[in-house]
Amino acid sequence: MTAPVLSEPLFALLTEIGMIAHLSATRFDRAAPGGLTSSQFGVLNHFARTDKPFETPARLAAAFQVSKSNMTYTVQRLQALGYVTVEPDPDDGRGKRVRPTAVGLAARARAVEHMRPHYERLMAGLDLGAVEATLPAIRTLRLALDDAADR
Amino acid sequence: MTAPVLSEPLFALLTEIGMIAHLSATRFDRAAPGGLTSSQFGVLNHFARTDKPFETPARLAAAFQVSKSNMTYTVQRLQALGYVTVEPDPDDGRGKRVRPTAVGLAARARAVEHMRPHYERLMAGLDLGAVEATLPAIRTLRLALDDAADR
DNA sequence: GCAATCTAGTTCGAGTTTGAACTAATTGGC
DNA sequence: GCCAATTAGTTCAAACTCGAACTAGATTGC
Repeated sequence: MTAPVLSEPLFALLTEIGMIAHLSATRFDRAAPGGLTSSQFGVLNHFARTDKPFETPARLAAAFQVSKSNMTYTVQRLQALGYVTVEPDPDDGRGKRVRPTAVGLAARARAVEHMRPHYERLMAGLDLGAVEATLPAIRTLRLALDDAADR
Repeated sequence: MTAPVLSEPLFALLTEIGMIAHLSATRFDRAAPGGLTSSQFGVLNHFARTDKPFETPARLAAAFQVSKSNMTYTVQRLQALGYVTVEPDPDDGRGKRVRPTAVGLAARARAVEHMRPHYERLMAGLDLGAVEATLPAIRTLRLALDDAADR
């Protein structure tokens, strides 16, 4: 019988994607040195990639598509670790400014180095060209989801 | 300045994938009717697709790449909802057999119908061919992760 | 046939994430 | 100017997930 199905390829893709995200997040969290979770790494990595001096929690939440309460939690943990500083935004009494510390960026760099062999082992069994080729379509899918129903 | 990075395309892909999984899971959980989470749906859907009469929790955990304790929890919730039955495995005193109920399969069908418009809206902005084209590479990536470090 | 090892499933504690409700500050319309 | 509506951030309880430790049953090697 194999009951009614949602658009097969899309559904299959989302299923695979769910597993990959789950696997890679748990692998990261397990392998990460000195307690840096994938969420925390994400924030530090954002600063390292963009070279922006600071971000507001709201912008970070939007960038990572997580809830504000989640970002409050993540920022608090990063702050407790000494990996970011948090100051009030001088231009907006409601806002805050999250700024990475040198220690935080160093922790991120360590995490990158720590992850490198895992990534390389992963890449070894993979066709880099094929991975790259999927990127545009995957990005399109993400963007479609982004505004499929605003949070 | 844009510190050392892990294999860029793979990392970028995993980042996108993380967001997509997150978005589609939260969208599902929010839109799902009568409390059926994405994990619970996954299990019921597995039965609907495969037509297997039963599965053991261990096989389900392996199929979805989640921990055994997670599957214990999910199965218990499904059981509480009356969507599956659980019996001891007559062939193996340690094992159990999880079996979907008619009510459970009906709930899955309702969830599918409930999701359909969302999927269709999503598909509207997407190139189906491009989505399909990514599937093999994504599957390869998932398989590579599967045995990158056994759980 | 028995001891060592392995496998299935549960329980537990801790961590992460969400949405809802809230406070405080800003912005827009008139 | 001022009131309504929006936005930034926090707090809270509830849900989900993990890994570690455990029990109980099965398998393997000798």
